[in-house]
Amino acid sequence: MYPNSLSLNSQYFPPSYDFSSYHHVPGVGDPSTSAWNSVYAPREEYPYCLPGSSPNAGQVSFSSPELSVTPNATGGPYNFISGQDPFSSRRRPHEPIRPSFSGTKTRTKDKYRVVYTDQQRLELEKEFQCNRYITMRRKTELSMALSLSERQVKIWFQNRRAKERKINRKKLQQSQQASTTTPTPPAQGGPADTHITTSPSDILSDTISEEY
DNA sequence: TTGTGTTTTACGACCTCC
DNA sequence: GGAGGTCGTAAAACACAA
Repeated sequence: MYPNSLSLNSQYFPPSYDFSSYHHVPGVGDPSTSAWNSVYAPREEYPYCLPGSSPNAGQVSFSSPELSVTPNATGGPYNFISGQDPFSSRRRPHEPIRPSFSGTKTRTKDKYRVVYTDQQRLELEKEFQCNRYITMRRKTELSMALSLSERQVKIWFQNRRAKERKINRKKLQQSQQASTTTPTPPAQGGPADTHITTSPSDILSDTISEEY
């Protein structure tokens, strides 16, 4: 059950969703012993993002000034809730979502969807730059730090990967069009998604910088 | 202000893996 | 069977030109 209102003004109010109808959220097992890990473990885990460690802002150098988050003064990797909104230059801070929804417009919940706070999205994005596939442990940590459910974190990563694939497809189409219209193929780069970029700077140049 | 296109959450269907 | 994966899509939220 979605809350009728979210207090997002001064402090993010954890959406106390009722996910009872959702998939069962498994207990946090040991990823190292899970068979799951052999299949769906992060395939692109950056070596400088220590497994299980929280990548702080200093580890990921965001090229976009809007995502250049100064490491939080408290040192805690996710003590950011009360921090300055780095997205505020692009979007106005999300006001409390209007509870003016009609119960008939939703699929299964009172509210069709919520808008994540900029801080939530920022931290999710940071984690995504570290790992395209989030581990169970990191998912648990993030969900607690961001006051999201593990399911929400999982879905966010799924959507984020889909977004990246979409961007890469678009780039590939553009590069192919350029190669057909111009006699000489572009000397630099080539198709953008012939491989999945693994460098945060590459990814940032691919995604972040063009979005934020 | 409004119409329209894009982005963002969230889900269902279906798949693979154990 | 249950976990999470992709893919496609719905609808809210948002951006922006006219």
